[in-house]
Amino acid sequence: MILKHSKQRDAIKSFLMTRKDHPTADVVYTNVREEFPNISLGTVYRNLTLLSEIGEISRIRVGDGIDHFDADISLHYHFVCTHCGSVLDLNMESLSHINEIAGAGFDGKISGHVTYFYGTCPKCTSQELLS
Amino acid sequence: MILKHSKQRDAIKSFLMTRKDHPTADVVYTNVREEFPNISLGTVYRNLTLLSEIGEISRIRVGDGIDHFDADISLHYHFVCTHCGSVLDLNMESLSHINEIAGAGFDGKISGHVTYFYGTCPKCTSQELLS
DNA sequence: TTCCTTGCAAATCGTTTGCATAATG
DNA sequence: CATTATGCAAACGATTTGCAAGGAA
Repeated sequence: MILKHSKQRDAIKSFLMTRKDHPTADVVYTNVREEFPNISLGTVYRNLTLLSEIGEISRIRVGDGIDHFDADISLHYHFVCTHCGSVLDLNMESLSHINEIAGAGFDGKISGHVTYFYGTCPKCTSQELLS
Repeated sequence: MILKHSKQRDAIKSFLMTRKDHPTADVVYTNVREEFPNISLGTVYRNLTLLSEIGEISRIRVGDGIDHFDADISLHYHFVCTHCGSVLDLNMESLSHINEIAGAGFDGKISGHVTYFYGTCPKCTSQELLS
């Protein structure tokens, strides 16, 4: 499968790069439609899937049943606010040591882990103080 | 909301307790139907949701888009085989220290984390050696 | 001209829900 | 009797897919 250039795909990737809040496919669709009014949701999904398969973006699953996408493919962890649902980046060291912890008593091969944290985000925390 | 006893709910919980492989709702449905041929998928879902809300079972999400259920509610981690898709328990220490690592440079409140590991399970690992 | 990509709509799949009826306390 | 639980089927929401037409190499 040889990739051909597509303006829609470029627009999707470009939009994603302007955002650091991990938009869903639907949010991508709504925004890219400003530039390409005829783009279809199917095209958005196809390209988000393709881009994540070739490693240009990453697909994030944080347990809300909706996939989020991130143009930042550097290794980092995410935080999900249980109040407002927002997904934030965490600036923290790698946790690769937990792979060894998990592998210690395990006969198979551990090649990685998926981790995200949850709690109250800074914005919601400050609003709690007021009430 | 006061709970009333139900034979279907008992059967669902009992079935789940006999299994350590984290069945999906559909697997629960198929199996409980042997005892209750008229039980509906809706009832299975309603009870799995209810039981997990009252903390009698836990709902596991491991990124395959299908919910798995576990009657073992003790704190433990899961492993997902990227070859055969099976979900296994890991016998390992708690990773609660990673909450502090994550919270160090973060202004909100971290109340917990979700972690699962992936790789090749013991069964698939031994099959690899043969090929 | 080859064949990848698109737009559109229909289909899929896991899960939830409305409703009338049955079972529980 | 009051209320929760059930079975059934329809509805749902996110995502995928078939197909004919369009666009890139």
